[in-house]
Amino acid sequence: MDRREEIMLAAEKSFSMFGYKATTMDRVAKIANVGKGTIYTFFSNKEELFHSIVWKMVEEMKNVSERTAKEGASFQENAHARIMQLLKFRETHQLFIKLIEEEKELRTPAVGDALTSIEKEILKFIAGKIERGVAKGELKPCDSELIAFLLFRSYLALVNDWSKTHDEQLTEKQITDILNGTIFSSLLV
Amino acid sequence: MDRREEIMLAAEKSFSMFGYKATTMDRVAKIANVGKGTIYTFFSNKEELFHSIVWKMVEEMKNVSERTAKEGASFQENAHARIMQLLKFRETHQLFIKLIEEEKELRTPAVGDALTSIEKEILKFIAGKIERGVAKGELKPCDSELIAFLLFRSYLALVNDWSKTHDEQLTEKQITDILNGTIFSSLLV
DNA sequence: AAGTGACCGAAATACCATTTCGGTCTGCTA
DNA sequence: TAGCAGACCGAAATGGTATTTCGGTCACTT
Repeated sequence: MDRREEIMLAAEKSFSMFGYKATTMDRVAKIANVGKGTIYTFFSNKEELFHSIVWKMVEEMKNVSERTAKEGASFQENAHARIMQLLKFRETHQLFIKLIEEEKELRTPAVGDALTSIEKEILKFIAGKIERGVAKGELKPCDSELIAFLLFRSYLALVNDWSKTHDEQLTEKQITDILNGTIFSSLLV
Repeated sequence: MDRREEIMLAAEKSFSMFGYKATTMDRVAKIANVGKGTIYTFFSNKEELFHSIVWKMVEEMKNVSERTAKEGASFQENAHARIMQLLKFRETHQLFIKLIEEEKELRTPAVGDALTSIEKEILKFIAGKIERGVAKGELKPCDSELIAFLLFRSYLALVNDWSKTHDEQLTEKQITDILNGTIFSSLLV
């Protein structure tokens, strides 16, 4: 395998296991079986390497989300499935988990920036779906960016935050019921 | 003025200016013109004193919010006015500002607990209004706690969080438009 | 030409001496 | 003698500094 790929794999492994701060360039080099200087042939610094890994993860996340959509299903059904998949990825994928944890405990700036740009990318992804829905005549014209924001934040609140102050998680039915009645119903043509 | 009141005023002043961690019992005693031991005659410890002050603030916040509601106005209008008032209080009231800041930077556990219980109280307040709306036949029956949660979180996201990733704040019109079309419209009879 | 790892200095960490502060308690004052 | 004050205590926080860590470079090897 080519050296760049080796380094990417090693970095992904290390960032996933130890987070940003605790992965050292020495460690990445060691895992990749490569001299430390070699890393700097392909990546100009630690942050750029990190960005490459994060970007790769975001692409994978979007692909996974995309794959959950079904051909004949309604807009809400697919939107719901896609967003739930995004949230599931978020709390399942090792690297993502580690980054959220590091942001909470360590406040590493590079990690904060990464999470911000990930959310931005997710919102762009959702907004794109909404625009396509509008173009296909399934949805009323609307401010796709604003709706994407409200929708994603609502999901985040209902799926992740509710259970922080209540004993049991909301069921998927409760979530679909409340959102179909509110945000989705206002979108549909 | 009685000594308990003096102490409360001194504590409120100090917590507002310096936050929880940086207000010392010595300082409170000094401001109140009272010996430190005297504080312990009225409050069993620093946390209890803090709770008293926070509780007083929450009561005031609810009162202020209550006062913005108009007699003849529709449910949405009053709900909107009340919640906007809550959010305004949140970013206007010295003590509240200080607590949010301290939670973000210092992570003082007592402050985190206080903010959690404040939010809980706000949600109870909103849920109560929804229940009254249902009882008066203005709103459809619904899970008031869940709706209160979604509504308040939506406001928080639109008013406070949107501007963190975008250049300009949302206008009040944009906010009412989007929420009247979604959450509120599903509530109304 | 491509790759390596010893090396550099800024920044983080660990360590410990010193200070701070919540809470107690004895003695003072009215 | 009841209510109040502030000196006092020890656990915890803080500050200063000796030491280590780590991102990035570069002279050397293959």
